[in-house]
Parts: sequence; C-alpha cells; structure tokens
Amino acid sequence: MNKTFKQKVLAIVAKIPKGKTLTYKQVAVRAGSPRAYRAVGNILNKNSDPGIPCHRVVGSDKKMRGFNRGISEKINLLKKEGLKFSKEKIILQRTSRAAR
DNA sequence: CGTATGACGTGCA
DNA sequence: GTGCACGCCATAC
Repeated sequence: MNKTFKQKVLAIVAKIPKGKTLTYKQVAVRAGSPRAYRAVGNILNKNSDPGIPCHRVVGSDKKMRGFNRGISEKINLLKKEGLKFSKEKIILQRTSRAAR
C-alpha cells in the first residue's frame, strides 16, 4: 500500500503502549525516515485524531513540545498513565546508576 | 510544480 | 547551561 508517511506515523503513534513515550525522531525512524522527525510533528499537529495519543510523543529531551490542548494537560494525562514528570520533563527511570 | 510552513534535532558560541 | 542558527523531511496550498 502506498501509505503515506502520515499514515505510518499515525499508526505508530496509535500503537504506543500506555505509560510509554516515543520521541518524534523514534517515530520517524519507525516510519522509515529517521530524518523526517520534523514531518512527524507536522503531521500530528494537523491531525487531531482521537485515537492518536499524541501526548505520548515527546521531543528528544522527553519534553512536551506543543499540544493543541496545552502541554500541562498532556502531562496530567501521562501522569495518570503511570509516568512521572519534572515540570514538563518526563522523568526516566534509567537504570544507569549501576546499583539502583 | 514550486513555495511556504512546522508539535524537531543538532551544533556551536 | 542557555540561546541562536542551520538543516532536514513531509504535507498543504
């Protein structure tokens, strides 16, 4: 199928598991164009699909870039998902602390 | 077809 | 650490 990048991105974002977040770049990579992270955000912004958890898509810093409803609202939603936040930054529980 | 736009990412000062 | 500028890709008009 000639699925446009948009369709792929939407499908990928819709497949994001609860409590997880992907960066625009990751989505772009999964879509087949690691350099189209720009288009990814562009697509989501123009697409207001209810089945697209765009709030699970964040920037490279795991920060909310911009949302139609307001970043704070998305943060609240993600908090319910089980994630934690530091202002607009998502707190990653990285195991890189060796003993932790 | 060409131009303009955009919810980004990275590099450098 | 912060701020600025450039580059990239896809979509819409």
